[in-house]
Amino acid sequence: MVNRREDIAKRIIEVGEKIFAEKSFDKATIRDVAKEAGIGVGTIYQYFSDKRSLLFGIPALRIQEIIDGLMDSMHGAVGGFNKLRKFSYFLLSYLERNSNFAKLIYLVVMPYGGWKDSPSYQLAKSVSDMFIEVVKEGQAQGLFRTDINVHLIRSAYLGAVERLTISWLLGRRKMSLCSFSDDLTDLFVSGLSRANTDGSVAECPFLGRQKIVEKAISKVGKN
Amino acid sequence: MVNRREDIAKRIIEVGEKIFAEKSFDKATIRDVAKEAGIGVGTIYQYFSDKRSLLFGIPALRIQEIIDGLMDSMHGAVGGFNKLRKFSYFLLSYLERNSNFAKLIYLVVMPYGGWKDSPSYQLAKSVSDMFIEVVKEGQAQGLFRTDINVHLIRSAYLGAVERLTISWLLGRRKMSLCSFSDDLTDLFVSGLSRANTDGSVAECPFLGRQKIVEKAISKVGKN
Amino acid sequence: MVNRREDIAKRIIEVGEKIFAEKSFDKATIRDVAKEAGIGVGTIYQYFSDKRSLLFGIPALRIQEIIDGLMDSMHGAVGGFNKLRKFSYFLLSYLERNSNFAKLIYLVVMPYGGWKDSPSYQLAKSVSDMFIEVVKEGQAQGLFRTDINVHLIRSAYLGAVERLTISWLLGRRKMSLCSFSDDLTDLFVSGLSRANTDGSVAECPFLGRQKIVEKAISKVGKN
Amino acid sequence: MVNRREDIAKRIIEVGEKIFAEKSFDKATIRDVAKEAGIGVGTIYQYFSDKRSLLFGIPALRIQEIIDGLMDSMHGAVGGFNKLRKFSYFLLSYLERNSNFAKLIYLVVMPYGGWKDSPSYQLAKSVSDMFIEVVKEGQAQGLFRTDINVHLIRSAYLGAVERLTISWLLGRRKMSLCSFSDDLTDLFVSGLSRANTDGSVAECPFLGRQKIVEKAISKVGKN
DNA sequence: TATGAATGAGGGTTCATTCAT
DNA sequence: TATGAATGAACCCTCATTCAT
Repeated sequence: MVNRREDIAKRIIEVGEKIFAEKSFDKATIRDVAKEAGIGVGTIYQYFSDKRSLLFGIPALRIQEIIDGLMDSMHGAVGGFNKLRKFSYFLLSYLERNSNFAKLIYLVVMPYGGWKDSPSYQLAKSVSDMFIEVVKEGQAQGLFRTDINVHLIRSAYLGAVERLTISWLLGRRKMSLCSFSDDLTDLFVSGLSRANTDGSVAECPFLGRQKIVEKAISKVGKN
Repeated sequence: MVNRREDIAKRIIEVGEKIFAEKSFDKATIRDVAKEAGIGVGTIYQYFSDKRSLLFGIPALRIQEIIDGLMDSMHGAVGGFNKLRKFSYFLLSYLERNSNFAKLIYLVVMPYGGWKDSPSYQLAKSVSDMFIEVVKEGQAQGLFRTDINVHLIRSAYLGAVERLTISWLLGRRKMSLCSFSDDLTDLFVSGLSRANTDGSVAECPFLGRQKIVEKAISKVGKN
Repeated sequence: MVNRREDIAKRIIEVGEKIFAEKSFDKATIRDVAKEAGIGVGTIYQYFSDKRSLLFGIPALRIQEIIDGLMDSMHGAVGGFNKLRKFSYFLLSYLERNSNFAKLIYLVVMPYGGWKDSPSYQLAKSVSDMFIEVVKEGQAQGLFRTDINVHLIRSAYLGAVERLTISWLLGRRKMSLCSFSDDLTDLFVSGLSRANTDGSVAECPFLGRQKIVEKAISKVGKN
Repeated sequence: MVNRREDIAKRIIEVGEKIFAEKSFDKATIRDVAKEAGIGVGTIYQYFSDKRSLLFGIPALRIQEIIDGLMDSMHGAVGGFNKLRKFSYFLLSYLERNSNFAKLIYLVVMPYGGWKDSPSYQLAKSVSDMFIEVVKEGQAQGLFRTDINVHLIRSAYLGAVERLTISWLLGRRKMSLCSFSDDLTDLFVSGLSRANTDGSVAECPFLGRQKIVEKAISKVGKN
């Protein structure tokens, strides 16, 4: 059986992601989606009550994939540092691999009024909550400072990921998006201060990174 | 003569900011703007070639204000740290004081395709460039690390400001947006690591802040 | 077997009467009917070729009931007067008891173009013919005047019943519809009575009409 | 100036009457009206908020013409009889001369749900009230019987006019509609005449009715 | 025979834009 | 220069009807 109910729904979502990502919400039409999906316009309305519901219905599967991927990815990691690294890497690589989804979520869904009241927002909230768990774990370990509100940290980190991704999406994409992962993590973990980059922290998650090692060495030389 | 050409253009821009912020681009109509501005629809077309041009024409004055404000604000500040603090504070306080503009720029203009090709984008680029100057100044002073690409730092910082602002805009706004300024700056300057918050850096811009001082003290007690 | 072909057809008709009466033809959907009837939409098309045929197929059973009821009701009645009284009473009480049918026939079926070409129209014609028979019987008895065309009388009487019923349907229905039966009959019977056409009323507005004059003359001759 | 605001509104109404009369409400489209009127679809929406408002906006002018015409027509007439004759004649001749309006009002507007809440209904009510005034005048003169509720009389009379008109509209129109005027008036006048209610007709089917008996008695007392 | 998912033509309505005044 | 009535392209959505199961 080819056209099972599930298959059609999935196809509409796939195509919807593409069309909305390419044209944005208002410039895309239901006919565009139907035509690209090879189905009738009416069929879409059997699965989604209206255009808006289609838009908000699209991200759910993706975000669930992200949640699952983050869980998998962070599974073996020990400590806040390592988890944060894994978190960043998976997130950026997922957004890079699914750039239509990235465009959709950041440029279409999130700026669209009312997303907060849709089910897929709750899923996105889960991702956000996972980040907070990581931070809290780091704080419990005594590795992360506790004097800055975790919600601010979350907004800052997710905003950084978002803007980084959007810049990459709208740019020439010469570099891989996930290549920013380590620097981003590093930035958040260690901050801008030069003093913080001397490798003196035992638990530094970046000890293995050549760049850090080199700096440590050069620093030794300076003493 | 009261209704000089400039005055009308300014009024259209003011009202446009409000209407587009409230309704977003596609849900707002030219008629909405004209009615609120107390002028005829045709008049708007005497000043802007089409709806899109109106949208992209709105942010220029605001961004220029931001540029001027940032210059003023950072004028007396010495060093990357202090400049960054001033930068954050002015930016967040400006966005808070002009929340319609904040909504417009983050939720309407920036996600709208083609902004990169509009003049107001160039102005926004200036703000972005100013941030980079601050970072570079800090680096030149030897205060900021140089191993992370400044463009990544910029994206991360501006993304953090953006998401922080959007969360504040869409939330209950119980706290003042600019109250996040110090923590945000602190986060970027010092990072998450606990080790970085011991106040040992001489140039730390937050020495005056009670919170930091207390931590420094408590840390002493632990040794 | 419960769902014999007849039973399903009957159920569709019952439900169709209700749905069309409540929503009118265009606002009602085949799906509404199917859902209320507890069957599939396709099933309706096994019994009626299209929506229009369903509409026109609904009144037949009802009108047949009316025909039978009128026959029964007038069975023992002697003379045009009594038959007319029975006729009015049964008709109004039937419409009152079956108000969905009343709505359907007067507000949906009859105003709908093309009803004249449908089978149920022929049945309705029978009712109309029965009325004419009653009038003719009264005329043959010498009770009813013969100077007014029976078709006009029929239109007038049936139009009166119709408008009375519609007013009742759309009003608050504080009074029983069939409570108007006697007055309605009285109004028409008095109007029909041969005795009323002798021109004896001084103020009669039709003295100048040739027909009336002739009658007056002929009456004189009879005395 | 040719296309003054009034002229366009009038044209839309004229054309709307024609189109709706020919096709009924749901089969007619706004495009049909615009095309026939030689204007753009959007223009119609400058004058009427939606299709329904257009429908309900059409009858007003016509009904006002009827009101004015009835006033003029009955102006010189003396007594209930003569006024009723004038009333019938004008009404039927107007409907005949404006058969599109007749179709519209009887087959489209009146059966359409919600007309009661539209302004044009109030005008139609005025016509209905004018009829009641005529009957009451006849009653005050002692010419018309008072034992039948005037509202029933009104419904019966207007229903008769309606059905007569519809039959004529849907038939071959061999005869003039207003040629029925006198017979219709005669039918109702005879039915209304006080003289006909004295119970003198032996076969009167209402002898058993208390009301009639009482009247007979009271009449005896008057002699 | 009963079903209901799939279909797509079609219609009401909106709104950016124009242009005559 | 300011205006706003007129315009019509374009789109969301409905729903009668079909047909494979």
